[in-house]
Amino acid sequence: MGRRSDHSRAELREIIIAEGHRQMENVGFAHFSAREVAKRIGYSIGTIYNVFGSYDELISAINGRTLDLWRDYLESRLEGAGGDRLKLAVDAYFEFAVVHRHAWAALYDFRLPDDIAPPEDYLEKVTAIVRIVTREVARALPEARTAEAEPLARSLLATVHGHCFFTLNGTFRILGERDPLSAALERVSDALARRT
Amino acid sequence: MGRRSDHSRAELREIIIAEGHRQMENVGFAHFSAREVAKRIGYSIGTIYNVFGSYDELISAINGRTLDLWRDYLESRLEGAGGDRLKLAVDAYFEFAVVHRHAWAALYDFRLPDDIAPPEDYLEKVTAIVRIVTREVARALPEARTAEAEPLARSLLATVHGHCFFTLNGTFRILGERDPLSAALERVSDALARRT
DNA sequence: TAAAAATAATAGACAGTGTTCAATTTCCAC
DNA sequence: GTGGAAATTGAACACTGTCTATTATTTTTA
Repeated sequence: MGRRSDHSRAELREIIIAEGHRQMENVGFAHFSAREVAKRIGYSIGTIYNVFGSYDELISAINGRTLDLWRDYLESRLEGAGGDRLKLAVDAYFEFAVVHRHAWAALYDFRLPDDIAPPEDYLEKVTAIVRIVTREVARALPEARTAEAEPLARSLLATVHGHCFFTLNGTFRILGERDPLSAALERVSDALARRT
Repeated sequence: MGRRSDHSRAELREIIIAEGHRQMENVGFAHFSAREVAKRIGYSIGTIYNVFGSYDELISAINGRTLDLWRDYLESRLEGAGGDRLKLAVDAYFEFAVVHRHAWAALYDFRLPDDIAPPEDYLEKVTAIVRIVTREVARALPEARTAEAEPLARSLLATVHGHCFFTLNGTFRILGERDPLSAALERVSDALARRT
């Protein structure tokens, strides 16, 4: 068969990412298959390679979708909220990871070869999430410490990530940790309470 | 061919783990191949399955080896050290991860199916490392807070892990973080300085 | 010592995977 | 209509993990 032209390249790209993301949510990175995605949307494997060029770019696009959803979820949970917004952000971080555990894990299971840089728009999606956290950290910090917001946001992101990761990968279960979220929140408040 | 009897099962197991670990260090989890390991030690793929039963158990054994080395490295760096031993432990944590980056990453890249528990001796190896950290946290804590040592050690492990992970997976490079180790150490000292 | 049992090791078959690419069909503009 | 551009295919390739019947060697037993 040849050109069906049911879809423009852009439309098809969207269809593949949508189905790819669905697959990633269902089976996880280890069992993800580009062939399976092709089969499900009624295209052949060759088409996926025509559109994305490589497996790595396909995964990057799917992970990019996950980042978009994550950012949107963070923003929606924070929208118009008062009180302890930073706690809310940490809650939302955990919630998203738990609900979309496979897709979330794929963000970290997948690594590009060392000599290949991530796509530009992927970087932008990562920094978009970090900007949200930085904004909230700046809000929570006394004015005298506003300058710390950026590095502190990065560090707290890593801190919360560590707790979230150990929750989902089973490490905390092995160690008998019952309330990882509270532990993460304690580390956050420790950093905010820091006397400089 | 049949029985060559060059090695007992136990010896062969050791040979496979050693070569497997070497491969893991070199190519990383994504490109690891049980067949390649078999080829390198001059055995056929079937033998590996006879010895380990499955791919998952092979990887668990290799990761177990990594945990052993990690524990030994931690202990050797701490042995007889005075001063800020907790800082030393965090340094050693990072150092090991950086030097053995592929093998270290494999500890987290690999996850057993949800319904299958890790081998008993793997759990013991994990807890052995946590015991070391717990001991050092207890030492660093004022006596009145000794009871906190266990949960705090878990939380600080997650904290340091997050920083280490973001360092090695490139997230911190994207975000412009230049000194992740110092950031991790700050979070640790924040937690120790906590007023309860 | 001869037969039986246990152990060690093999290699091929199977069903998957990512990747490539020449061939094919369809659409659109002229 | 016709030519060229765009879209799509599917077979071929070199891998992967997994399973299992078969074979060769040792060790044990009788």
